[in-house]
Amino acid sequence: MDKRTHIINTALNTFYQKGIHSVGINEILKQANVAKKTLYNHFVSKDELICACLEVRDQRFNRWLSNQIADCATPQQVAGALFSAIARWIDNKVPELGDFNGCFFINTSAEYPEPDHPIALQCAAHKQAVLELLINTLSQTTQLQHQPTKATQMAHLLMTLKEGMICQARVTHTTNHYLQNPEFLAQLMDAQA
Amino acid sequence: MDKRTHIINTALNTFYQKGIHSVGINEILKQANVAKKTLYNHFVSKDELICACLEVRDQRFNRWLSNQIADCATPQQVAGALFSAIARWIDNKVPELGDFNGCFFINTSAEYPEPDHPIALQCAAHKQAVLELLINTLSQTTQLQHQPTKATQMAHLLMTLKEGMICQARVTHTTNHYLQNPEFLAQLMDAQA
DNA sequence: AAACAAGTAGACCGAGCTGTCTACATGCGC
DNA sequence: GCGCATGTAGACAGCTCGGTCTACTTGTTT
Repeated sequence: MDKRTHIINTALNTFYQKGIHSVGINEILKQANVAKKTLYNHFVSKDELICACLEVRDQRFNRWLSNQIADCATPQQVAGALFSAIARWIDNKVPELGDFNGCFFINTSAEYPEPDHPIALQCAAHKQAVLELLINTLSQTTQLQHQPTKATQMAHLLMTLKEGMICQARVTHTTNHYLQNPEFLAQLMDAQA
Repeated sequence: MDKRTHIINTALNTFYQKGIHSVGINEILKQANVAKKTLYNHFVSKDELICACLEVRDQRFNRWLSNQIADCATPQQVAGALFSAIARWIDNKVPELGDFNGCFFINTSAEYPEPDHPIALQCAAHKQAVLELLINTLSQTTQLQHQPTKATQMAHLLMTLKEGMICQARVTHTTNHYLQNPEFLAQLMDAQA
């Protein structure tokens, strides 16, 4: 396998589970069975490796989420698909996202408080991309295809709920089950539409 | 002033702004103008200092939030007071909580991924306390005082929205303004009641 | 005055970190 | 067969970290 990809996958996994600052380069080398020089042939620094991990995670997560909410005809269906997908992720039933440990981008951003740091910027960009995915998906439902303002408003609501759900699960190890109740969701969405 | 309190205040401020692992003991000593031995007379380790900071932050935050949503007669008012308070915090208009840098407990928890770590447990306990504050407050509104299930359900919704709002503000430096629109909130709450 | 608690200043230790460098092995194109 | 890119293994430098310890100062109690 491509060494570079192998290193990124190993690093992504370890960083996601243990955080960035807690994990040294040597630990990644050991887990990847790779020499230090090989790593530094592919990445000039730990920071660049982190950025590569964020990029891969971003692609992987967006592809997964995009599939989960595709082909939804109504906003209610989008919301239902979104929250049940997140719940499955929290419940460790989505192997491609790894053992749930919160949002990799929120976690990483918390370790890089300077807003202008490249890593922090990449985390913010991911969130923007997800929001746009939600807006686009909602805009393609029959109810909202000619109401871009409503679609944007609803996307923000879903986004905020999604972030909250993930953070709560990460910190308290609980899941907000109300967000998976179809009646609850119908009321929530009806109120907006 | 009490040295111990002074150290905690300085450490809390620095930890909140820059994260835990990024900040060394020496940096705190310098900012607090305190000798290393003094610090280690009051705290056996950095971890114990962190725990003390979490405790102070927990008290301070809960007292503040409790005041913000006290004396609300309806769930709508609770929601309105909650989100406008959070928005003010994000907007750096709440000096007692310091310059906004997300939720100290979520940030800190992200740096201690092991669920059984005392620090992680303390972060989780804080979230539980806030949830209970919301449940109690909602249970005292006229609409919900005899509907504990509804009150709990609504508290979970508000809690998830609050967490999401804070995380989004932390990562993307944007505020979900829809949550401050009274009509939006009324619809949201009506759907539940 | 003497004893003592509590503070300052900072050297120091052992450990861990990122990143460099040397020495050697392997496989592929020419 | 030879050159060269790419890999392994790991010592090493230079730094920072948490935490200990010594030496000295200050203020209070008895």
